[in-house]
Amino acid sequence: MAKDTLDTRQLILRAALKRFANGGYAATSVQDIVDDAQVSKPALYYHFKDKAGLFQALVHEAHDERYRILREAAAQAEGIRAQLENILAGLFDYFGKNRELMRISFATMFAAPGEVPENLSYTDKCERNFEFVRSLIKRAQKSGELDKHFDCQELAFGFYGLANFHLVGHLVCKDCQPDRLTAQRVVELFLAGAAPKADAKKIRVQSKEKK
Amino acid sequence: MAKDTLDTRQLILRAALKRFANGGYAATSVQDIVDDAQVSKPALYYHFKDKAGLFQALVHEAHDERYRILREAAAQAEGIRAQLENILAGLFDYFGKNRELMRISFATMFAAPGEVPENLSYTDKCERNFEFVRSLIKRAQKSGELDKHFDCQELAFGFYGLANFHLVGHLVCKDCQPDRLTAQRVVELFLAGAAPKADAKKIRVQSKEKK
DNA sequence: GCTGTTACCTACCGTTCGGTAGGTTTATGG
DNA sequence: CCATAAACCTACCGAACGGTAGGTAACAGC
Repeated sequence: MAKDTLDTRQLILRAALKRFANGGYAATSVQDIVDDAQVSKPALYYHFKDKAGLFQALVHEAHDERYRILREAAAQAEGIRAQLENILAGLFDYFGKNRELMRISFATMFAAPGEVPENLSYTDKCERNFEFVRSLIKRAQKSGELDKHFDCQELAFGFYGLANFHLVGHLVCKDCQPDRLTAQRVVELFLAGAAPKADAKKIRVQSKEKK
Repeated sequence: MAKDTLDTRQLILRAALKRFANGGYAATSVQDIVDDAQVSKPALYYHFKDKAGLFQALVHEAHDERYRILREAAAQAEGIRAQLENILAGLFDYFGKNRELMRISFATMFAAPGEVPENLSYTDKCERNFEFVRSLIKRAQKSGELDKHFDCQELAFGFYGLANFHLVGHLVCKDCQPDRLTAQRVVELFLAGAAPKADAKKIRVQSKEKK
């Protein structure tokens, strides 16, 4: 009994995931989902309150999974560089394997208010995830691993922006799958900056324009 | 006659903009739009092929406007730092004033395939805009203003990611409006990197962990 | 003054939507 | 052997959807 229940529920979730990810919330009909899952519509409404509730279940799962990856990746490394690399590599890897779930996560973050069901609470989970990265960066600033001249909010924004853009970018074009090497280079850019390095050759074009 | 035509068409476009931006494509009905615009449904279908055509008109406008800003901001400044700052400041400013149009632009870029009407071509315009930034960066690399150790694609990704994340972030929370100062600091982070500067104080925590 | 075109209008079409009422099967506990 | 409840099923609802058929008012050209 419990096994069958789980199966049906899981079947619905998997079908809904695929549909929502590929078609968005509004454009996906409940009929589509139950057809894919090969269950009846009342079966869906038995397991979930309504269409919005089904969607919410997926969104929560996506954000929680992402949080888990952040924490795990950070815990398995020492030093901010290795941590950021690990986080990026972990996200890249998970994105490759769970493209659809991640697409839902992003879609809800960036979507218009009405695109997604009302009363869908996800901002708290977004903030929690962002806050975790911010705390990492703040700690690294205290230990001297990161520049204290920047606000830790700015740095967190910077890294999160870099990370998310890469994730979205490679969500769109599915051929180019980013790997650990990509993660390393992204972190390198984040840490070292785009300007030419002073230790390589002293160039002072920049400072003239600044002031 | 021509005046009335323009008025009606413009009324529809403005109403559609507001609706699509706040509710997304699928969740917005043609009826909503014509109600807002205070025109009849056939009036809409007289001026536009269908719902998708109306949407496409808005998307194209958004991307083209963004392209215009990119070019103008780059032309009015010398040196990559000033150019990037100008671009960011220009985008920030335009986002504040044309929140809805920009929201549509972003929504289509990140949306699921089915969320947006089929046969909607926007990738070429996205690429054109990105390509412009890339060309700027490539030129700056040649002139020695940017580090040649990074691929220009990587740098363009980095800057575009930083920029877009800030834009999206401030699209979500409308209280915090980024200004030119924000633009300067973002560019500073992009150029200088997050790692502590050698000229300030020699710290060698990083290099120990790197290898 | 008739015709053609533009720029709409009212009224309605067929379809699909999210959701449900009410009956049926299956497992379990007494 | 029967009662209860879980886990569905078929069949259908009213509402809303995108889109259109067919009529009309206003003006231009001949």
